[in-house]
Amino acid sequence: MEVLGKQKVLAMMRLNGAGQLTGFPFETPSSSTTSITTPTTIIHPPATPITMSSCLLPSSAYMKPSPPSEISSPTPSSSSLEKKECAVCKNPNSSGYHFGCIACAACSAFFRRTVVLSRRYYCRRDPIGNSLCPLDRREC
Amino acid sequence: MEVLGKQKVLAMMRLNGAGQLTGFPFETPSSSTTSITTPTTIIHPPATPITMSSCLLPSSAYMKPSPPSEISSPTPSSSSLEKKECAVCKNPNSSGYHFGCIACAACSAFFRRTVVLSRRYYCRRDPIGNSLCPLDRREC
DNA sequence: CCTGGTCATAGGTCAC
DNA sequence: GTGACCTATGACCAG
Repeated sequence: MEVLGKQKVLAMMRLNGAGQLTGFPFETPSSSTTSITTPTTIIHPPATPITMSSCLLPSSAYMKPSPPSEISSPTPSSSSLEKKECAVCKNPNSSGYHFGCIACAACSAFFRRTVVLSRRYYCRRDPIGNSLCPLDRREC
Repeated sequence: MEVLGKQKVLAMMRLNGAGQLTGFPFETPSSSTTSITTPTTIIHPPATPITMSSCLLPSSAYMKPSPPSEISSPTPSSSSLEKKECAVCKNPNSSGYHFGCIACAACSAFFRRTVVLSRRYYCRRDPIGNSLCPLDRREC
């Protein structure tokens, strides 16, 4: 399931050609709503606000509303379903808000392993990691 | 170790005369726990639960209990040992549940190579694979 | 309720 | 071809 993981990486973060994690979901605190939703004190990683919401959708869907206000979408029936769908893998059975957006347990665990633990990914055909194989949607 | 492989093939699957894999442990998705628990939308692999338990024993031994119920065998002391025994090769050192039953690492790898990768076996004296040498327990 | 740690298993890889 | 090793994954559990 390496391809899926690759797609998840691409879906959840941005990679430059060298496999370095750049422009990470270390969201700039521009958007008013969610940006820093992890109130817990994270020590080990650099104490930067970590969310996985900014890289997923441009819209404010899946964003946790600060007040539990009603959804402004014209279809409230589907909106309740949307709030249960994982923003990453579209799994209809999400397990709640994780790292700033609605996500399933699997995507949450992936995000935790990847971002919080600062994992690096590289192509196995390029073990040195010198960007011979850029990590994008193409098969290398 | 071709004979052992042959026996393993016979132990783990059913072959018709042509060497086609028939009646395979594509277990009905009865067990709730493991079978394919990836709720993410996986497209590539055929979403069929693959187990190697149904072809081994008629009894429900070695079957993963949906609840962790106690074994109904009258000898509970040996049952704990039985739960550690590979259901395929009777290796007492199994490595847990693999594809739906207790199996060792070797049988698990064999099952993976054979079933998941859809490997075909044929007698080397009949390289065309036109069922001149049926794959059964006899030596051909 | 969410975060982070832990664990069991699937699948890839490699030496023999 | 085989079996051991390794890693990614997802579920489970404690705080």
